Amino acid sequence: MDLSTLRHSTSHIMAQAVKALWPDVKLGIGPSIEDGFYYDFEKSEPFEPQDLEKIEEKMHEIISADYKFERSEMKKEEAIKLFKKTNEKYKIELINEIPGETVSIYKNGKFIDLCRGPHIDSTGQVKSFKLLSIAGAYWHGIETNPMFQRIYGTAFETEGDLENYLNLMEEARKRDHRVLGKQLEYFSFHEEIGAGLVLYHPKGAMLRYIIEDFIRKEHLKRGYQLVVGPHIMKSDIWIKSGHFGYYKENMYVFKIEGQDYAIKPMNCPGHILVYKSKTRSYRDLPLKYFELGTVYRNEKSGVLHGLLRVRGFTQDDAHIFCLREQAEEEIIKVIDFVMDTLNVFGFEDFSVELSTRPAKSIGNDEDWDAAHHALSNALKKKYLRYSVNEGDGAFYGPKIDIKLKDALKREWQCATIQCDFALPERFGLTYVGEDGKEYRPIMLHRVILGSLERFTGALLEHFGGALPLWLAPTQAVIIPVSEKSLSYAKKVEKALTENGCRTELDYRNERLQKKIRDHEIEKVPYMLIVGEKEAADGSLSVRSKAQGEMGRVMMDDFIQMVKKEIQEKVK
RNA sequence: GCUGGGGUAGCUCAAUUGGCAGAGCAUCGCAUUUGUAAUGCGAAUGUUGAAGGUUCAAUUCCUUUCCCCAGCUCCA
Repeated sequence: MDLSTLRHSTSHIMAQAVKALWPDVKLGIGPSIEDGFYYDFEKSEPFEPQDLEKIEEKMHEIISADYKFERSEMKKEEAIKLFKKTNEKYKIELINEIPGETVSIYKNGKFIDLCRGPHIDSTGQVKSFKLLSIAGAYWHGIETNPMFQRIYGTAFETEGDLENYLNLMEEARKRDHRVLGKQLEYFSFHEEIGAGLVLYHPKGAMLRYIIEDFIRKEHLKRGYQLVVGPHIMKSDIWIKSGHFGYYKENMYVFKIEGQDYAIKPMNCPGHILVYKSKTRSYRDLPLKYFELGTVYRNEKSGVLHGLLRVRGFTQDDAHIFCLREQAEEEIIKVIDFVMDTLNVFGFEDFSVELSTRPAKSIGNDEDWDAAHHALSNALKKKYLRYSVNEGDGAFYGPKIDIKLKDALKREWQCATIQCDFALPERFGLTYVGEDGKEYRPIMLHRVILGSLERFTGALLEHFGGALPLWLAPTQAVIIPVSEKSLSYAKKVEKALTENGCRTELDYRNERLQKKIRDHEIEKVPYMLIVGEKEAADGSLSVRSKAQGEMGRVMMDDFIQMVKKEIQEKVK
């Protein structure tokens, strides 16, 4: 049996149950989705969580009655009459949107629904389902439309499959970066600081430092130059860049001595002014400016989500100023940079999207076309499969988004490459060509990791908190067997720290088993147990997160082993 | 921002129809000196997110506000 058909049919059964319990409810749509289904209802009184049980009970009755799903086709006018009788105004709206003369109707028991199908034969074929949650959803997904109440559920062929799915969801919740972040003391959020503003704790700050250090060096290797700009800039520059016209709702603005300022939501203007600070030759291009730029954006409160969507974040941002002819090649280099980086961090699965010109945008059509072609050609040359996201580009240019998938197949947009003809025009950027005449360069805006916040969140989820050695804030915990071995443990700590290994000493007066358990939960890569035996010959008993007990190893050998393991990862 | 659900000790959660706010973990103290996933005993811990209101009495009811969660809309 096809799961999506089963789920879609289950959504009809749910709608049938809802109509039986609350006859005044108006039906929206009820499709199957990945992992389940939903149905949208317009109802004056909101559903309460307990209502889900009532609906489930009614659904069981419908399933027991084993109603047939009967399909019929009819002329649109006929269908409209039918739904007028039942007062389903949204169904009539839908019929009018469907092309062609006829529509199909499905009937199970007394319940009638506009539906393309297909469906299962009868309601009795549904063996296991569960209603999961209630949420609001705009009709047709448009913010200004009335809000419906959506009930989410899922269905499987067997109880066992359903149980597996629910267990998987439970596992996913455990590796939620927000849970791990708190449990492993990486970061926190505070009411008194404000929504969407991150406080990094020592472990989170160390992880961030490691990522920053890595990505900065990678940029230098690839010919980028470091620049640094301020966090606030006068509004004038944002008016000039167009941000005030297209992005103002997302910006924090304020006054200093009567002058208008804004906290930067993007880093481009600073980089543009560095470019503009002197006359540029075609020989200088491409020029690549890189900045770990901290930006603040006034994201709507409802969209904030742990580290994955925040109001203050740091981008690994760079702007490449180049000739038009260089654009494609530079885009390819950036794509390679992204792929190499994702590979180092252990992400193997990603998807690529190309976003085109949005309704609100600056620049002329030819330039947008040229930018689009540069991006799509680069993708084709890299043999990357991509989908097109119409109208989803930045206001100054089209873009490639690379969304990476975590271990649970959830997608996070991190890297993006934007091709921009408009800002160089607005700021009057030029370079002197071979013939001594002035020309307009183009600009590529790009991030590799996206933001350190989002990337860190994705990393934590991807590894379920068990970071690989080179990223782990604490690489090894030294555990003395008893206080008798504390002085040797301190010697080990000193030696490892001096050799660049990030260590912690667990000096608590607890039993060995307890300490091992605690650090197992902390997911530390190595535990080094030291007792009288180890102290006698300068060794360590190594317990690895990945391999379990590794036996006695001489201290120097362990140091070499760790260095080698890190080198192999980060070449 | 919108719809709905929440906020109780550092963390995870209890607390009948409004009637003295509790437990486990963590913390601290004492004992124990431990060899690969939880040693025992004891102690301390709260403006119940905040402000206002109703009431003899509010964690519980009402209003406002902040923050969190799910989804929608929007994004790195």
